[in-house]
Amino acid sequence: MSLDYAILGFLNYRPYSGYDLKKFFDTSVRHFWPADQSQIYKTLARMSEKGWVKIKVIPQEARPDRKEYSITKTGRDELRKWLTTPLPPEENRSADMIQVFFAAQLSDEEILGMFERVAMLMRAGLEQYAQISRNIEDYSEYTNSPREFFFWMLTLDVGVNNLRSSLAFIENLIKRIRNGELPKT
Amino acid sequence: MSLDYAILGFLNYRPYSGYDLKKFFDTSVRHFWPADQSQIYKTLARMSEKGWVKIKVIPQEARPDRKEYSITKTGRDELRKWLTTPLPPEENRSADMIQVFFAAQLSDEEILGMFERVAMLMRAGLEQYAQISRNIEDYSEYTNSPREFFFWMLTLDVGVNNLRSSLAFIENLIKRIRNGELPKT
DNA sequence: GGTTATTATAGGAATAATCCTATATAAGAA
DNA sequence: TTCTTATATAGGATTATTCCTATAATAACC
Repeated sequence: MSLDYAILGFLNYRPYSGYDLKKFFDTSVRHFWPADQSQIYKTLARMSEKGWVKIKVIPQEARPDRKEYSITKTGRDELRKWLTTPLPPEENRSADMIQVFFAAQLSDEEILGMFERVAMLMRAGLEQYAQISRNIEDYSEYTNSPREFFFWMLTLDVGVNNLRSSLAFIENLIKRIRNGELPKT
Repeated sequence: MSLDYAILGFLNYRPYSGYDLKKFFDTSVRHFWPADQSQIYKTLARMSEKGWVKIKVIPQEARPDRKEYSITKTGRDELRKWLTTPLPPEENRSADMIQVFFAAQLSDEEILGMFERVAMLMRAGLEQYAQISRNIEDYSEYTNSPREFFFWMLTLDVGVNNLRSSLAFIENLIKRIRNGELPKT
């Protein structure tokens, strides 16, 4: 399970609680690996059974007790092994593409509306990436080295690149349809 | 569930058996919605309970009996409704990106090897798309109209466009790393 | 003559991910 | 004063997908 290794990756920086990890996920890897809070806690429990992490309970008065997870030697080895293992090719799943595939039965207006809506969402997505870039200093505090920062930024660049190329494609498509390139029958 | 609607989409062309549908999935929508054989049979059974499809058993001597599924009025309405309903934004999941995010701890050689391997897979993917384009006449037989064919081709174009832009990105990245743009520490 | 492919079905188990709920306290906002 | 947010945990149910297995007959390949 990839989630295991994403968590190990963070714990390899320093020990964190499940709560910390959830926040990290939401601010850094969310755009390519969203994770549910309850999933993170379950995975931590499972990893502790496997001996990849160990738990230190830190009692707190005002707040519920905090369980801090730190990576073990075994965990570090597993992480390193996974990082250097080629992954099987990824399968895409896009319900949007199913709608496109069977769109012939819709009217030209419905089709254009659909594509314009998708283009709008993509523009909003790009705006979100731009927002992150503007506050990049806030994020750079979380990384330990320029090398780490390089890869963090790289995953953002991949996201921006993909979105941009998809948006260009769809904008061109809308033009082509307006130009009458979509067969009526 | 999107699979329901993909199946309805095919049944809206004409009645098919589960076996037929599996072959259709593998030759047409596989690149954006792979489906397991056993999943297709289960989904057909569920849709039949909901009244979206009806079953006609066609006895065969040499082969096991064939169950042909055809779309009902209800099914057609459901399909039409789904096709015109905006989908919630899709979440990407890419284990590859997790590897990239935590790649700082690998050596430059390991990192370059990883990216070159991915680039190679992408080139192979583009070659597969090219193969399909070369045999496009075989596929065009399956569609009922130029309008349907347009959307079929469109989903292929989307795939090619995405792959091309990702490949260009990664090739540029490899160049940048060779140029010494990856911080050593 | 034996193995593999094709046609045709479908159940069962395992894995993955999401969604909903519950507990508990304190600070701060409305 | 009540509602929301933040801190912190985790179980249970549901949904989605994949993997493995089983059955059954014929045709084609080696």
